[in-house]
Amino acid sequence: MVTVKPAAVKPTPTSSSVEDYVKVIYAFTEWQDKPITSTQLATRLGVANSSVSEMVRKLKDQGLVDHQPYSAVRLTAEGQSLALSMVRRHRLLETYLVQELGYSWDEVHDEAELLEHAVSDTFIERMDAKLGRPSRDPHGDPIPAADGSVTMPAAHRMSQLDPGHSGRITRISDHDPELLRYLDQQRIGLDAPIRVQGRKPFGGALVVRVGTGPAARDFDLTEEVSEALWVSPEGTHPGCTLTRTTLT
Amino acid sequence: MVTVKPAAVKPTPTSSSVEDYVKVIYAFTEWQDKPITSTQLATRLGVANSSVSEMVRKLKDQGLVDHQPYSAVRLTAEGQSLALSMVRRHRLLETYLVQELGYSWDEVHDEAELLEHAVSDTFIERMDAKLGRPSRDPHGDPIPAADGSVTMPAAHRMSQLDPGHSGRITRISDHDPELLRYLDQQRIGLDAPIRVQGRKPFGGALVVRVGTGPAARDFDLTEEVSEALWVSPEGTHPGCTLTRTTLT
DNA sequence: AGTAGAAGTTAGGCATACCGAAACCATACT
DNA sequence: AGTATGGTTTCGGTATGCCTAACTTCTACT
Repeated sequence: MVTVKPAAVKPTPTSSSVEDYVKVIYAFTEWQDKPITSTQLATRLGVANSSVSEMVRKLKDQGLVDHQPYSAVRLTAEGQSLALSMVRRHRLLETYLVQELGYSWDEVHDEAELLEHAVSDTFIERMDAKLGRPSRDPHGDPIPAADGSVTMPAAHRMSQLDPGHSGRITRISDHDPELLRYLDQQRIGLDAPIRVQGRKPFGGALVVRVGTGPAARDFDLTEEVSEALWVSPEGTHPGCTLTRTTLT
Repeated sequence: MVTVKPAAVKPTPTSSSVEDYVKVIYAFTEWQDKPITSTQLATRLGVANSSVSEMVRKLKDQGLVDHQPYSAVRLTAEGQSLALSMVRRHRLLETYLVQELGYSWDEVHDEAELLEHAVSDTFIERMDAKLGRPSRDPHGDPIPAADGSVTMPAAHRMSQLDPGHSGRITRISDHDPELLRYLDQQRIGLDAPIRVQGRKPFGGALVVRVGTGPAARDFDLTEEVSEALWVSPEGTHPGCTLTRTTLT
């Protein structure tokens, strides 16, 4: 009798550059499904266009992306799976730094960016266990499970909300530490109840009320700020609705 | 009035290879003061001799080592300082992994090896604080302070002890995880009281008694094991005597 | 002192990942 | 349809850090 081994889980050693490319491609698609272009990739990675062309060719050779010359870049299932594991690493690390080492949420991004390439799977697993298998990070971003499944909260960019809409802040972009410090100061945090009051004329600030009852406060938010905040309608809360699973 | 700025603390970005070379050079000298040769360096780093020649030239250009062709390699004060900061990182990480993430002492070395190049100074500082500024790691190796000062325990290799000597185990080489698991199994750990009973003839095993009173147990230790264990005479214990400070 | 073999260095190459400049393609506008 | 414009790729080149193979220097033994 012949026993068939499960297809060897090819542990292709991926360089940290490859990991970064794949992660950025994924991140671009996470909240709306448009493939990313070379130039956008180059901008986000801070490299020259030519470097992207070259690297994309390598990624394609490794089966991580689909790409036709002069068109946008898309992750394959394999690429998606690698990306999800990097996102998982990043977000678990951010959560860990905040909860266990007293980092503030504006400090964690860069540190996690470096660590995610260095830690072992064992480290990730121990961290995950110690944190109690959290489902979202300090900025509200969902943490993919070890099997690659993600639960996306049903959220909309605050900047796209019509006056009258209300809900809770479920996600805050972590790309600008400045902004995070500002929000901290104003005590605008994750899960804060929020309601869009109106919009100042001529593309002006978005007026929102944070909190309820007597503790409510009104803010004029610039486009930059309201772009960075995501709101879920009351009730659907901590993260439900869409569950998307990616095969490995 | 002119204010003189302190000489800018040149934050030369050192690559992880440079860090590894410097660390290995330092480690070789830590317990006895002989400079390391190219071939020894190559062996410990797992690279070809030619790679070492090349890299040593670069290290010399950067002022991290002194080196004359065909002779041994020595750290400069600057190199020593970099090495100490890497050793500090490594040992703090090992301690952290054991105490906070439940690693066993045979698992930590490789993980720390990777992390030490990735974590920030901030991370190190937070870890150090959380651990209560420990002075030695899980294997008994002294952890250099942030200012580069190290307190070396007055210890001798067990393999070089004469029968009749007694003391406590203060350091256990962490280079062989196998060996660490063996010692764990035999419940031979850090700070265990120990006494050399004798030596089997013809370069045979070293016979030692671990523990005292009724709990004492005798072991035959091979050269390999007794080489890896360091013993301090009773009394001088956890780490005192030699304090060596290196200027930054 | 002479020389063999070990130890160390130099020379030429490879892989990764980046760059700027030049060539190329696609689209959108007249 | 014809072309300008901008996005994309290709082409040489750079820097690191590693390799093997060939060569040089040192050392220790006869």
